[in-house]
Amino acid sequence: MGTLEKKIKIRQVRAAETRKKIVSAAKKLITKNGFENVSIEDIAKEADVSTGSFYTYFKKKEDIIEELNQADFYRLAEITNELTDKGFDERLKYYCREFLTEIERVGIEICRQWIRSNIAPVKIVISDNETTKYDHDYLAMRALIEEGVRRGELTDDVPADELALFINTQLYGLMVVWCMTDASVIGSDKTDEFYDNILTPALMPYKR
Amino acid sequence: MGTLEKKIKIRQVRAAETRKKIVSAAKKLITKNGFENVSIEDIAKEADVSTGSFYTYFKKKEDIIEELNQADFYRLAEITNELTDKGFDERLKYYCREFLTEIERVGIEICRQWIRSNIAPVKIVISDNETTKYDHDYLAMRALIEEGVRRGELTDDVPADELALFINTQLYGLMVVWCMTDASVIGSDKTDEFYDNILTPALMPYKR
DNA sequence: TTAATTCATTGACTTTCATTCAGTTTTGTG
DNA sequence: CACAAAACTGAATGAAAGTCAATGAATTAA
Repeated sequence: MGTLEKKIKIRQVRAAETRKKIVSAAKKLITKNGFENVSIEDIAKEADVSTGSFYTYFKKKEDIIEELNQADFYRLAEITNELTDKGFDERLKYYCREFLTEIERVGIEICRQWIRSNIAPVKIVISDNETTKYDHDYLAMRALIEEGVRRGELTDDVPADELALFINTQLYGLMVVWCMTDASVIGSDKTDEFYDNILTPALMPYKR
Repeated sequence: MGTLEKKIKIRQVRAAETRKKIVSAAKKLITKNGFENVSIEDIAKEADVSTGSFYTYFKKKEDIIEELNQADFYRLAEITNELTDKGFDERLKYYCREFLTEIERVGIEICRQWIRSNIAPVKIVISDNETTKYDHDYLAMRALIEEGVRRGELTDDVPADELALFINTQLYGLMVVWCMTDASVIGSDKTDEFYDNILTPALMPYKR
């Protein structure tokens, strides 16, 4: 019945609202001041809730970071593999571009904290599988390369292992250098430069 | 006079010994348990000094990290540029190999903490110049490439900017992926694989 | 409707830990 | 020796993460 459904929702809706208030307060403060310089109390005050309330929704302070970039950060690989009508080059370029666009969108402070949290092997859950983001990205990239071989776009002797490692470490490297320097190494222009000047020549020997 | 010199030294030597005791205690504990899981008190106890003594030698807890990999971490570029009798390929290979060997020698836990500390732009002093490690590495790599052009080993149209960025981000990326996964991506074998399968083809178009 | 139950919320409390500092000991100098 | 300077000590401080018993609003069962 309508009344029943509505009643059930009151608690859920309020809880969802509280959670959202906490997330946006955290995002606002962390983006502005950096993770280390924001206390739970700051977040709670900004969100107009108590510190204890924070812990209803997050087990540890760090956990808020997972929330803040959860969005598409882990869906990248899947999206790329869905581009079945496109060729290898296009899918690869799309992957690189999306990776870099995504971290830019997330913002440098949250990105920094993400690295800090993940620099020690941390298990995450992606579609019910326990894995690390890196392993996930690595396997996705391997799949992309192997698909290229299967379709006859790349030679059989392509070193898929090293190539997947190379492309992913390159992207992670750009992310880290960005965080370390604040320099503009991840814009759209930069992606294209990287793709055209470096990646294309590196792949040349393995093109059919 | 001998006595004077000796007396002056007692203090200096003792201070140096205390400092050393602190550094090795810190290294031992951090390598074993990770930076976050080691308190100043732990380090002080292990070194057999007081907590206050730690602060005679280090301003902040983090500062111990700088000490722990200070050794050759920042001298790499200079060393490479001194190999003037070698060709571009050899110097580049040497650079990559040394970079990865160095971080392996330093150890994964200290490496992790180094990234955590440096992920936000931090100024360090290298031969009286205030800079960041990354900028330093970047400029060194550019110099190496430009030297290659000057000697006629590389074509004039080599995109030195992107190439320097690419090689360094690759190395930083490997460091980060190593820390994230604990996987063996930085051994000597891996360096050679990376150099032969990826770097060599990528450079091909710019070879004379 | 009323009583029982669930659960988000609160904020004071506990704990841990980096950092400081007033006082003590050791070393150097005239 | 007497005084100064540096090294050292460990208890005290303060900040911040995380806990928990109590509260009361929402929900369910009777």
